[in-house]
Amino acid sequence: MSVAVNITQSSLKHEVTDFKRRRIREEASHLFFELGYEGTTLDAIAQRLEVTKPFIYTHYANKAELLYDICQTGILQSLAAIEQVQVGNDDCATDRLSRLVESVLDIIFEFQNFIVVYEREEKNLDSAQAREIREYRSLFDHKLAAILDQGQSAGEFKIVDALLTANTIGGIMTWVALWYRPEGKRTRHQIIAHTLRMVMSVVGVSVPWPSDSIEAARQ
Amino acid sequence: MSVAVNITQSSLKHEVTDFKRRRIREEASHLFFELGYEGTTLDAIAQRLEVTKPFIYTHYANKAELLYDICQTGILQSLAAIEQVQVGNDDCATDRLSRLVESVLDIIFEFQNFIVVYEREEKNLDSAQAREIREYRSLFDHKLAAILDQGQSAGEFKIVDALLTANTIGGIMTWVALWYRPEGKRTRHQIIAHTLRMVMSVVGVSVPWPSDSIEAARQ
DNA sequence: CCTACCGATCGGTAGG
DNA sequence: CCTACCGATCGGTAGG
Repeated sequence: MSVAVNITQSSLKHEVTDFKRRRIREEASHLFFELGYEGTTLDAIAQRLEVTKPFIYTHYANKAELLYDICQTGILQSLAAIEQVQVGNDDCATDRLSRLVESVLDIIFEFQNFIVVYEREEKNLDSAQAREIREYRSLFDHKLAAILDQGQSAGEFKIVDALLTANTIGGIMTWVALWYRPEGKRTRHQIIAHTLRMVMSVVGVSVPWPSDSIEAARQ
Repeated sequence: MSVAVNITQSSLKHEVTDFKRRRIREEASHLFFELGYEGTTLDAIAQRLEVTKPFIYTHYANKAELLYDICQTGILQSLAAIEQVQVGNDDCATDRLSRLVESVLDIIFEFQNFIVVYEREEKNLDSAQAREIREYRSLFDHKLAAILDQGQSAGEFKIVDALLTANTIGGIMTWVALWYRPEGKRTRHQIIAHTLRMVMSVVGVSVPWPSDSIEAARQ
């Protein structure tokens, strides 16, 4: 579907390059997650890909740029999610917020390695790149605060400080990335339902018990 | 007041040794916080203390033990705080919880470096020490969940899952350590008041606006 | 408690 | 002549 419909020039070559970068980033994120950024050698990343180290240097200028690519992932996905949530003009802030929480938790489960590596290794980014990512995070908080303000104006939410509350909601969701283990006692569904309840409670919305009803109401 | 009243043998020598360890730990936590564990050399720590590297080795067996000492600090302080909160037998769960939040936030502001270093560098601990600290954290969550259960039974709180809610409360508080900067726009007082409000809301207690009244009610 | 020094390993790059 | 890649090795520095 894509070789014929190539918008960019040299499409196949570009796709292959993108694919290679994605694979490098993927394996690097696993090793950075397990061993840390400084504890992971480029040779180790190369070994897992069954290539040589100079191959990595043809796709990334250096180790720090690889880290930057990894650290961007979570916040870029989350910004896309919050923009997706805004499109429905006819629904209420409560629905938007609950859709956002579910989307972000999906991102957290899928890109957990990337998010945790960012939280741990931000100090290894060069300062300009670290600042850029921090600005994206601030942008996310402000967009979320705007949703909270909408809900406040509509009488759906009870909020004292929208920006600090947005920050806390981000923290509640990010916290899941920091402790979740697939082999743990809680299922993803349970964690999503619990997180939804926690987020709703900090904006003053009481979720009926059990929380499944909010999902039923949404769909 | 302490040389005469020495419970342990060779008190002064022991106190001096403790002081030296505390100073090493203090400077190390700053460097680990700024540069990361692997990015910090023992020579750099020694230089800030105006001693030589082998001096550090007379107080810590190796770099990992120094990290272990740092990583223990936050959770040991928090466990002490939660036990302190339990002593008043005559007060309600709401009071206990709000006292706990204020105590833990004091700890977070005082020992921010230690807590952040733990969150980032846990993977550099040897597995037995990492497990020990994780068990302390689990103990904290269970003690907090017990307070939540008390409040639930007394009709003060509305909670679905006490242990997951305790986990979230820990996350809300720890999140402060991960983003707070002294030069930031928010004062510590504002952050404490906001966090108190967030924590109370997840247990189903609505804090009147403004939140100062809960502090007035307590004292 | 210091001076002096080791065994090992890192990120990044040369020539072909 | 290029892009993509490999075998080998560099200078510099880490923990101990």
